[in-house]
Amino acid sequence: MKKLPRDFYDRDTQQVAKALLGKQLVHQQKVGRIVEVEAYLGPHDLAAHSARGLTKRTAVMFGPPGHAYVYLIYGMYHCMNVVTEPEGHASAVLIRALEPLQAIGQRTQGPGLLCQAMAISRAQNAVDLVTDPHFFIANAPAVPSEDIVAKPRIGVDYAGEWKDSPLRFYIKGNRFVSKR
DNA sequence: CTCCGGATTCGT
DNA sequence: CGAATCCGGAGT
Repeated sequence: MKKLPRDFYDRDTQQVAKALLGKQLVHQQKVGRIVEVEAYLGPHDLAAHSARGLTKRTAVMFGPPGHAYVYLIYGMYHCMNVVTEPEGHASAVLIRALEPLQAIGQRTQGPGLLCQAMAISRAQNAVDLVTDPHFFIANAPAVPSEDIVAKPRIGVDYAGEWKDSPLRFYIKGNRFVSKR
């Protein structure tokens, strides 16, 4: 099982988002195949947390690529992202759903549920996925572009002209994708 | 310090 | 459709 290198994350966020489909998210002994993601492009993207500028919470997004950005949402769930593009770009990819592969005993469709199933919380915020021994993303065959569907992101109606941008990507026909 | 609302999920 | 539940960010 080979970890994705820094270079993988250090490029255009939409490219990283699509390339992450099919890869394996690993935390401790748990493994899940990434089947759904969303791209958050940077401060100009009104759906992105970094659109509010550099704050204590969003500092990770402004940092180097390959780090995890984990935050608490609605007081009860966590969402996990991977930081992309060179330091200073403040972009990231949200992991939205996994296909359970190993040691996962709970549902993994939806960003909150997958963090619960993978035991990911704010304790993992800012962890470097390129160097951490227990929390990383492992390489796996790429999903062919004809099997990738692009749709508007979920739950970002507040994002004005950005709310309908097709920045959600998932594997066509995969039963673990969070919504239809 | 107070107030508001959220990259969700579940139950009614 | 509304509740649950709590922290970050903005405003006083």
